[in-house]
Formats: sequence, structure tokens, C-alpha cells
Amino acid sequence: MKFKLHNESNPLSARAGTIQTDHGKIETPIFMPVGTHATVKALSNDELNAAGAQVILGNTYHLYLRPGMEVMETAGGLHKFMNWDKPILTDSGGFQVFSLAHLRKIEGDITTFRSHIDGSLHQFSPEVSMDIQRILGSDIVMVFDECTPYPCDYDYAKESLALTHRWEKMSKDHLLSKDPLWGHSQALFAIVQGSVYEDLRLKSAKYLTDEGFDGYAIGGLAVGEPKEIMYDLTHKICDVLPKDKPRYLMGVGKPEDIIHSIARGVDMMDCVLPTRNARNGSVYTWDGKINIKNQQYRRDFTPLDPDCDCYACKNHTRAYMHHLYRQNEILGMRLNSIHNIYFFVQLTREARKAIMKDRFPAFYKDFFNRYRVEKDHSEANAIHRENRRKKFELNKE
RNA sequence: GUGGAUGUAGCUCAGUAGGUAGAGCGCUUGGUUGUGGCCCAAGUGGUCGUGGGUUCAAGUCCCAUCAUUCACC
Repeated sequence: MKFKLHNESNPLSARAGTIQTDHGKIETPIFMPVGTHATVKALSNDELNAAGAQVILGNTYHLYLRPGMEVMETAGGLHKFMNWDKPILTDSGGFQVFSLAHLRKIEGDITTFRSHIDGSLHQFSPEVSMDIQRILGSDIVMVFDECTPYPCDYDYAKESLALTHRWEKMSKDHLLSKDPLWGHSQALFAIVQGSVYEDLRLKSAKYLTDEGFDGYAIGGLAVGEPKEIMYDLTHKICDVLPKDKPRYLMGVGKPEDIIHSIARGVDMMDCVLPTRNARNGSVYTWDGKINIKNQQYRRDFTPLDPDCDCYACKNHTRAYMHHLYRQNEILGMRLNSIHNIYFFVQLTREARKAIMKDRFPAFYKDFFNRYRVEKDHSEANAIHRENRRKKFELNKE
């Protein structure tokens, strides 16, 4: 994998670059659709391509549980299995063990957890995660880390960071000790942790930079902390990361978060929002988010977004989409997923164009003049996640 | 025609020993950030079929009546 930086924005720190992988290039900044179960939910590969997707995500945790590594190995890796010939990035499973699994016990370098599907016991370690991702054959592999919850006290964050740093080095050593399985190379990205503590974050960024990785991710943000902290830390971390390597802000975010992140020096982002919320009726437009299920769209015969060129906007109306959602029809979810993915990718593509033409500050201003930003519900969301976890616990009993 | 059952929120139904009504779903509106088509939160909504009676007080007890439904003629 090679990364080339083309242009930087001033005074904002936005960057435009190109990542070259054996499965083709990724033009940054880029939004990456999430395809947890070897599928970006509801979309075919053709539709993904039409939406402009250049790279998608797969999940170690989910694919390890189903269909399992035997199937993946026999299939010849994730690319062949799902017939996707563009780049793939795989998550390490660290976050899912933290957010989905019923029980997470860390003893030494072994993390024991129960499957959220059937409650069966499993164990991950940096080595196991690397072995799985080697079989998956992703173009970009993520190190195995511990994602700290929010809130998280300083001492726990500090201890966790030391553990994560050890695991990151183990991940690197283990992945490099073997040749790639499927003939194409695999890059390894480190993950900066440290919760909301600036000194820990900066220390983490420096340590990982010295250790040397192909790219650097920022993890453990967007887990319930206030937005200002997320933006501020993102900026400070990017400031100390090497310029000649891509930066990836994990799990972010809403359109406004994406623009804010790009302005602070982030190159890559992923989020389940455009696909998950598509299934619940949230439509993202240049004017802000709308809920197509709302009564007001019953007789609205305009497109989802008048300025969008996606298949859904070119062929259907809000009234039709409203009806499809009222009936819980599959097509509604598919069309809306097509639209939202198109919109999120388009957002980063337009940002890139602006950076390349030294117009990013104007683009930034125009975006926020038009886009209606939602209120910050981070804290309520953290509670929501907690409730959900409690519910999983109850189901287990 | 005779006998029984049932009439409470838009729908399906709770409502205990009489104290001016609840749930689920629906509907309205928020939320969802390294994915369980879920889930969470708030809100709307009923002169308890109708008319009498008993009682300080009736969805609840009594009488009549209407509607629906079942069984038997």
C-alpha cells in the first residue's frame, strides 16, 4: 500500500491524497460504507459501485462467528467470497467484543467473550485477530485494541492504553511474521486510544508513530463523549501524526462530523449511519436529515434530495418512499440505502474536489450554511447503548 | 322465536371486593456514530353500546333496550 498526499488546505487542515492498494486506489478524503457480514446491507456490488464506493469494511468479529473461518478460507478470502474486487478494510474485532459480546474478560493478552448470537465462548488475542484478517485477506488490516467505554476514568484509560500498545506491537509482529495468503499485500493500521485524555492521546500517537505503521486510526471516539471533545481531540491527534500516512477516524459519523473531521486532517471515515438509519427511514440530504416516515411527505412528489443524482432520486418521489416505509416494504430500505451511501460518498468526493482546488474553506462554509445540524444527543445515546447492553444481558439469563 | 355470550382508545383486549379508566399494537414526533430490518424516549387517543334505577360514589350491581355472535327451534 502506498499513500500519496496531493494537497493540503489552509487555514483548515484538510488533505487530499490517494491510497494505492493491490485492489485499486482510494481517493481521500473518503467515506467507507460498512459491510459487516460481507455485505453492505441491502446493496448489491453494482449498486455500491454506482454509489461511488471505493473501499468497504468487513468485520472480523462477525465473519469469524459466521460463516466462520473454514468457509472463508475455502472461499479464498473475503474478496472472492463476496465477489468484491475493490479494496476492503477489516476491523479487528476489538470494538465488537466491547460493544456486542455479552461478556468480556481480559486475562493477560487473551480476551474471552460470549457470542451475541448463541452465547458460546470464544477467545481473541492480537495473534488470533491477525490470523483471521489474514484469511479474510483485507487490503487494510486493523490492529487488535481495547476500546474503552465512556465515561472512563484516567487510571483505567492509562492502563488500557498500555495494554492496547502492547497488543498493537504484537499485532504488527505477528502479521509480518507470515506472508499474505492470497497474493495481494495487506497494510496494517494502528489505533490511537486514550479516551478523552489529551496527554494519553498524544502519547499514544507518538508511540505508534515511532513504532511505524502503514496508517493511523483514531478509535474510542464517538462513544458518548461531547462533540467538542471529539473534534478537539481529533484535531490535536492529527496534528502530531505523520503527514505521509493516512489517518482514519473510526465509526464517524454524521455528515457534519465528517466535514468537521476532514477539516481537522482526517482522510478516512466509516459509519453504519447511512445504511442502518436508511432502514429506519432517515434520509440524508444537503439540507439536513429528514425522516421519510413523517406525515408531511405523504403528498410530497419531489425527489428525496433535489440535488442528488442517485438512482432513487432520479426515479422516485418522497411520497412513494413514504408509502414504501409505511408498508415496511424492502424496496424502501434498498432505495434509501442507495441514496444515503451515494450521499455520504458524494460528501467526501465534493470535499476532495474543493481541497484539490484550494477552495475547501468556502466549501466548509457553504456546507454549514445549508446543512441543518441536529442537536448533540451523545450523552443520551450513551445511555441508549447502555440500555441495549442491559437488554442483551437479560436475554442471556 | 327460545337460551347463552359479548359490547371499554383506530384495532385486540385488561379492569381485581363498586371510588370518575389501563396495556399491547396503531398513530404523531424525537433519537440511533469501528451494524441485529432492531431498539429507546416522549406524545395523541375513551361522556366504558344506549336509556333508566340503586348508591355519598357505577366500566363494575339491578331493569329495559339496541347491536354483534353462538346454540337450539
